[in-house]
Amino acid sequence: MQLKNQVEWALHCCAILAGLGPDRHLPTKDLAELHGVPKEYLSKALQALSQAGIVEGTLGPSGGYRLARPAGAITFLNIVEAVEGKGSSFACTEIRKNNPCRGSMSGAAAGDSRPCAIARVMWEADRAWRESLNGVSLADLAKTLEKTVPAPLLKKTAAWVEART
Amino acid sequence: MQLKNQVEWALHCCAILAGLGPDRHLPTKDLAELHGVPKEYLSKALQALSQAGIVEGTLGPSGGYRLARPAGAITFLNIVEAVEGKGSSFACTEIRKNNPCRGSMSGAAAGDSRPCAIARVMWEADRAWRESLNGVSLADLAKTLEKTVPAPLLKKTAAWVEART
DNA sequence: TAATTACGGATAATGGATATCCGTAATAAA
DNA sequence: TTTATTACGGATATCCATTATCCGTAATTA
Repeated sequence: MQLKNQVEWALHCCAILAGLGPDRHLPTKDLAELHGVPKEYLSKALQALSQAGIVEGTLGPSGGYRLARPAGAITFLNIVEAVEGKGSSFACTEIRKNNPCRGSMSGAAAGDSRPCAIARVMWEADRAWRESLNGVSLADLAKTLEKTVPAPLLKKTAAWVEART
Repeated sequence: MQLKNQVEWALHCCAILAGLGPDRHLPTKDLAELHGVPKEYLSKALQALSQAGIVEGTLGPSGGYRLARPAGAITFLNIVEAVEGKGSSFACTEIRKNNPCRGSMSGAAAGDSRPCAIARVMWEADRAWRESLNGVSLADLAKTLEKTVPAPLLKKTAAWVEART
């Protein structure tokens, strides 16, 4: 079970966009170069973010992407779900219904009024995962980066980005 | 991102094995028939459980599988990790190192002494997921099943299984 | 001796993830 | 007005993990 690499790309791109000045846009080409990933494919991830209302795309020269909401109002979960989808990681295929002993039983005796107990445990873990991701916003991430990334690199990167907006 | 269907199968098989009498074995063939899944492929999942020390296989006629530990000492996490692996769902490929601004920097200024901040958030969510799964044992599951599955079906299935051990 | 079983290796078949290419419309700069 | 730049979406190809099947071997029981 592995998240798509686009999830990683989308998160890093959002981290960059969170550092942008107001009404500045950064195009796909530069986001791709900054992260060393294929531009055309990264574009798909950014389009997913756009459709989810997390970023806004602007056409034309001096166009590009910016966040559609304040960084404090965008969580990791928002980004992950935009790219990866909102479906649970556990798909219950109801194999309990294949139990041959159920053949003769009907209605309540078949006992599938409640969801499968195993699925419920798996879904609860999924919920815990999402809750954890929803507890961290892009603003939180920015704060952490300022503390852990050396100031020179932080500054140089900001300048690199700024020059392309 | 989707867990393998073998995870679902393994969990249901373990639930059945947890209901077995002491020193009884249930072969792959019957576990496959009970759940309506291909026997040869289910066998792979059971082998993974066996390698992880969760179940024990016994050869020969009247052979088959049984739990290797008490049901209270086997958690959902144990089973999921046995089939799915222990790796994180988020793979950090360190794309931050592709930042062209790092080119001129060395050592501490490059700033990768600490793991990537984004990866840390993702891994923390992964930890929460595993913690949730580790909080539920097969004994817990058995208790839930006794409460939620209709007694007739529960009894009939137990008899069906018993007859094949 | 014969039947049954776990186990592991080898080998397809399938489908989603990954990646590329191109056309269209919008927009800004020249 | 013209040209260049950009997001966006459709179409297509490639790759690889998952899914699935088959078979040989060794152990064990009847």
